[in-house]
Amino acid sequence: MARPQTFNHQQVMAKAIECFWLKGYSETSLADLLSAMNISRSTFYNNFGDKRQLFKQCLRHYGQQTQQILSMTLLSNSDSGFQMIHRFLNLVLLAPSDDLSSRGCLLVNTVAETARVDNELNELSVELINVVKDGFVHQLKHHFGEAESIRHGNWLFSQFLGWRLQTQMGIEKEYLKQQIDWTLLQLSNIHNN
Amino acid sequence: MARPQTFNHQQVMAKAIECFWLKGYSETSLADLLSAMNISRSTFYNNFGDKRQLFKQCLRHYGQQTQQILSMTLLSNSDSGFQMIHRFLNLVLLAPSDDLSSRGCLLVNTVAETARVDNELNELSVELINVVKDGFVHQLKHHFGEAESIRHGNWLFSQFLGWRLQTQMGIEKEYLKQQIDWTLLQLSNIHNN
DNA sequence: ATGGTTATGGAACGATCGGTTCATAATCTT
DNA sequence: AAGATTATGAACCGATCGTTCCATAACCAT
Repeated sequence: MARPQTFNHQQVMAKAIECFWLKGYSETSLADLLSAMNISRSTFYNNFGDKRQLFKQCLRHYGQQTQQILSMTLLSNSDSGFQMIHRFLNLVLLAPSDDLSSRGCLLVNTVAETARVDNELNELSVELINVVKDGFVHQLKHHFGEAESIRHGNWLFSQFLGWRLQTQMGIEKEYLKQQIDWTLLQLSNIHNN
Repeated sequence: MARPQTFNHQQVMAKAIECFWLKGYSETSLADLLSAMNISRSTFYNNFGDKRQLFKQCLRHYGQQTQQILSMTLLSNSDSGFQMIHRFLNLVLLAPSDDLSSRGCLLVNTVAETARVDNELNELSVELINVVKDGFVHQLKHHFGEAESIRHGNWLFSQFLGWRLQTQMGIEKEYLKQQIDWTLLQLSNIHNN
């Protein structure tokens, strides 16, 4: 019947995510997106609505990827909750290259960018990043009761947000590693007393 | 000789700080600034250079205020370093009204906003917020050696950044208080073992 | 070959942005 | 009253923003 799409929707959206990830929502111009996605202005609006709709799609897609990483590292085997959390933190904070980890987390960045400025995008990004917090809480239930897991999970999540900011401030990887190890050591010490 | 200035430079700049604090640098328009500062366009450019120069002035002024709070709470008397840090955290994170603390910290907000987008403003805000980190390290020297103070100070600073973000995500004050208390408890436990 | 669908490039839109210029009025000192 | 400095408002600038529209070309199935 018709001429088929010549671009890969997934690949093109991955390029868009990279844009938003690098420069944030409002600082990313349409020109930035078009050149990165390598499509024409018309094609953009025909297939992705507009900039705002595309961004929300990107946030959700990125959130799903985060969800998958969580599932992989947190729910895969019979390690202790501490070990699983430790693996997750190493994977997302230490494993990426310096260049990549300096971007931080798209969701955390968006939470900071949209606070008090864009309610809709802020609520969406907060909702999506909270799966990480819930993941922490869930894993800590291997070691603590319900109430304590929530308390310590929230605490760990605060620390996680701080690390996300620190990676953008050029903290040494070695320091970051020490902090992660020490934080989990504190939690396991509490558990053993 | 001449007509005197009808506005108070300090007061007007305080209004500007409030603008930038609420909406960030790039989302604050000149129209926002003018209406908040209650001066004309011409007066603005005659007295404050331009938007960017004004913002840098605001950052430095805000940084000085932070410095003063640090001096007051950290260097005032003969309490332990833990107590002084505890007082500082309570003052800047818990004491302000919900409306005010939801703004977070102008410097932390700016660090997040300008990362990978505006080197100059990012370096300036990083430099200014680091006085808090240095304050932590300095106080911990009451309890630890040089190397350990740096390690634990950096760790506490990461946590501090996370709390700053959390206050913008609507964390309950009660949870935040628990986290602060527990964090300092961990540090003092290390010290006692 | 025809018709339906998609991609493309370019022109143009209205709005907003930060910044400049200028003529005018207000307020001071001497 | 004269001169100096400051405040004001309005007009205007060039640039950029996201968005819409349109005519044209490419590609597919029947």
